[in-house]
Amino acid sequence: MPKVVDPDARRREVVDALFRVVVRDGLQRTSLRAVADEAGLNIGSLRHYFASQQELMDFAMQSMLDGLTDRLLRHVEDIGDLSRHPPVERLRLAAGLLAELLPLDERRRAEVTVFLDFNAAARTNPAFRDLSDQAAAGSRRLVRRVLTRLDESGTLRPGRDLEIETERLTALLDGLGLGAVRNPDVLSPQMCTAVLAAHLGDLAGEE
Amino acid sequence: MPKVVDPDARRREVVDALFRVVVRDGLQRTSLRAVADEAGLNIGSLRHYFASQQELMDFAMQSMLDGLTDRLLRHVEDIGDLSRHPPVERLRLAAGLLAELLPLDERRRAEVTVFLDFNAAARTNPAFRDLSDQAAAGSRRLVRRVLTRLDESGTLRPGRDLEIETERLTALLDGLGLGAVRNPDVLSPQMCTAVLAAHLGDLAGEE
DNA sequence: CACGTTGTATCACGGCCGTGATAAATTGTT
DNA sequence: AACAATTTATCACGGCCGTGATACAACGTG
Repeated sequence: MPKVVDPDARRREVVDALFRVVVRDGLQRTSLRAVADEAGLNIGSLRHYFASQQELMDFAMQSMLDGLTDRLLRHVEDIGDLSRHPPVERLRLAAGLLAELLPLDERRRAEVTVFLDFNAAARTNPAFRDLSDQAAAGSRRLVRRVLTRLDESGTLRPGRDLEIETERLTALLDGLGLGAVRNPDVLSPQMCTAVLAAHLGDLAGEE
Repeated sequence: MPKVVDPDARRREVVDALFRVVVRDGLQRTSLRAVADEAGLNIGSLRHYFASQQELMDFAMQSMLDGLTDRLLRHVEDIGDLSRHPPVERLRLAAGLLAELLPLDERRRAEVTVFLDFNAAARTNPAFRDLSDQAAAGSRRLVRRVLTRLDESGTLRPGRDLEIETERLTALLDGLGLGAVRNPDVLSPQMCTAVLAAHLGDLAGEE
């Protein structure tokens, strides 16, 4: 077997290049040729690893979602049982976990940026529908889970409708991401965390 | 002066056609040819009323913002002095006003959809920057204004940071719009209004 | 060395795009 | 009827796109 090049590594390099192009130029201008240039590859080489544009896009978005999922699972594992932390800490831990979905550093900023573009495209491009819907469902699940845990541990004010609160917090996170990506100067990382903390504080009914 | 055709009416027809194309196919696929077809015009005719694609896009987005602004001003005028309404009604009035920004019916759904696409494009297309930023600043101003009025009329729990609450409510509205456009089944108009009502209720500190 | 797999690089095709140039049709005014 | 401004309609150019076909280089194995 000739030409010893790890295909998986190459594919990851290409996906990294694709992310850079999407962040810099937008998904609309992310053509095979642009990605190949960014990766320092010939377009023929690129097409050796990804048979079609659709395959590349699917793999890229799936990679991003996998990475995010892993990070979230690790974060959840780090926290462990919520009841083993003092009540005062619980909101902070929840905020830290949910902040994985906010563009607070360069890595997360790139993730959210790419994700927003993919989502916008998914509205009218059926090829992206499944992954986009799956991502939306995942973040909604995470939020519901966090709220449920907080509620079960008695950290929330009683009488909350968890369905409504899930939609509210999910929408808040989406909106913060959107705003932080479009207007980073007014919706800085500090402002994002302050807003998230204020929201969770409200839910807990602190004075 | 021959050929009596009201140019403004034509331009409005073209913009309507553009909106339909954007909603149906996405901004990415909204070409001059597609808009001309949708409007039942020849592409040459279209270019007689809009010299360039950029001019058409600018005019379209400006038209949408103007229409929305008018509607908001009319709504604000309808409400009048907030202190002339019973305290119980104030939250409902505020919710109704802010709901102008949510996709609760077909008209607003189209507005929000187009707006989201324009916003996504504005991130990497400098040509849309100004109008997009202006729109974001406008909605932020409206939210701040509503919160200020509620606060001044003593409807809000004291001790709120209006800066943070403005960002929070703005992000919530953006996120609701995003979610309702992408997943109308889970984020129905009823759910949207319920979330908005819950949020304002929280701010007011109702039990 | 020769072979065959794997990777790299080019070319060409058809498609859609925005746009400039230009012709043709329409219609009120002179 | 002749004119001129307005509106409608075509054509062609260059550009970027995804993709198929195909040639060429590299290299472990026989």
